[in-house]
Amino acid sequence: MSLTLYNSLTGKKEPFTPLHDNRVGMYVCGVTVYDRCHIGHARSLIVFDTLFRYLRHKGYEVTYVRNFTDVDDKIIKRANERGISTKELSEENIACFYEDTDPLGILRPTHEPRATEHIGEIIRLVKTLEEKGVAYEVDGDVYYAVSKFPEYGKLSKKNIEELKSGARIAVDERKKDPLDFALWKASKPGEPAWDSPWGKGRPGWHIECSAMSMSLLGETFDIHGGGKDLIFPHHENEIAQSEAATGKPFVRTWVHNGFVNIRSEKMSKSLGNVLSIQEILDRYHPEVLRAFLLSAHYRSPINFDDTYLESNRVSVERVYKTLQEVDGWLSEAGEVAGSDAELPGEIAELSEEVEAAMDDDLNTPRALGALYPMIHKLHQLYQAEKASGSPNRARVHAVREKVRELGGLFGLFQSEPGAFLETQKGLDKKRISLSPEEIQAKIDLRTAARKARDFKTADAIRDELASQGIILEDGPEGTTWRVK
RNA sequence: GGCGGCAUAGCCAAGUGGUAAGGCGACGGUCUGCAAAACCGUUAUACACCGGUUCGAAUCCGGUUGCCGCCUCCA
Repeated sequence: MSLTLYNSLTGKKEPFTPLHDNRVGMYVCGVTVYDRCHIGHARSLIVFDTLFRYLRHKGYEVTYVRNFTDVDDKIIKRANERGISTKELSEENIACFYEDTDPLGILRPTHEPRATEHIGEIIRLVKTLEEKGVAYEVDGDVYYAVSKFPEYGKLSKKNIEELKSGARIAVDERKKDPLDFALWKASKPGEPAWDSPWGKGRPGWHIECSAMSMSLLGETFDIHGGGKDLIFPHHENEIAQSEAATGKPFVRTWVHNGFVNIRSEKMSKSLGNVLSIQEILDRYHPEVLRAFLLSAHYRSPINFDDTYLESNRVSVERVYKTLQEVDGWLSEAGEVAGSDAELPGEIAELSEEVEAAMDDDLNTPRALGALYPMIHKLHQLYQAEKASGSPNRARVHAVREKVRELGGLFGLFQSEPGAFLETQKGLDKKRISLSPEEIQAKIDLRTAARKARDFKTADAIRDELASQGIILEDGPEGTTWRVK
């Protein structure tokens, strides 16, 4: 079986074949570090993290590059507002980036270049474009002449003439054409600046990705990804810059992820509904967020709503409850030898379905639709073996390991079950007003009442706690509680 | 206005020519003093609407309606 990916450039799903035998070069547009990460960033990060994981699972040797844009208008503006340097601001936000995203289980890319560390390559690339006659300088600014690149619009399927007539941007008089875009900007006083053939200046918006991707991955590489919104103009411009400079195809497969909407509305600063990763992680274990974001196909829009997160929480929690039970039983017998026991037929089929789904343009909802039932089957198998006179632990162990392996494709089910459940429980407890001591006192009262067979009192206490979102569970070893 | 996408059960979401995956919820059962949890089972004669192609369509074609995205910084 082989991987098929939807290529935004051709508009079709295509079998994926690397340019150089089994080595894959992948570049994904990262974040501009002027603010904290929101759930939209999380989606893109998780989608491409999943692609990275899957490519490696398929046996490819992947060079994954994800940049940090650490110099641009927004950063300069924000730094000025706060009275700090752009360097300080970006360092601070890069630290925040890891703080927000490390818990999500995002694997570190092979390279994480920053624009300011590649100014030399950027200048060389702009220089090349100027020498080839597709760029021109005006007062220390350098612009790309879009009319010199006949294929402009091939990614976004836009028509240059229509773009010109529909241009909504205030036309900069210095540009020869409204569509031309800045490769290099002359610095104003107080702005970060580097020496260049055109005087002191800084890179334009799009050039850094062309320069860094080509210097780390070569003039033509396999996969370039990012959010759908980057198709135009960012990626269109990257193609124009790169291909005009090298005369070679820039990227073979363009992969774009869809947006996250918030309660059916577009997430935007103006609507004030930007949802940070932190806000979600305050309430849910990161794996719940991962499960939610992978529950829709990466190219479709996904709608955020508390009920969807809650639904995924229940699913993931159930998986871990099963795993905890199974792991506990397996460990009773000490070390179980190997995991090479043959998988039951149903499990093997589901396992193949997971892979087939992932091969089909990373269809994570379909893949998860096979993984969840597999855990269900694991539980059934465990119960059957446990009840049998001569339990076959190796068989259960093999299935359990399969769940771990396949979960790893999504960054799910990799935690120690007890740790997951404790973490989620800890977050839940922050949402209620009663202290654990107060709850325990009520439970003790109720236990006494139950012993006296005064069920009326016992039920009243249970109802009272339930009204505050606390659910009691009477088990063989006493009563425990959880937050609804 | 241009380009593109979407419309599947109470909700989320796969399926893209062969007769509707999976998850959440709900309901029934086992268990329980009763619950909860867990487990077992049930839960779309049907895929926005109207035509057409076909032996056969949720799936292809045409049209209608509704929603959304991009065209401007944005994951």
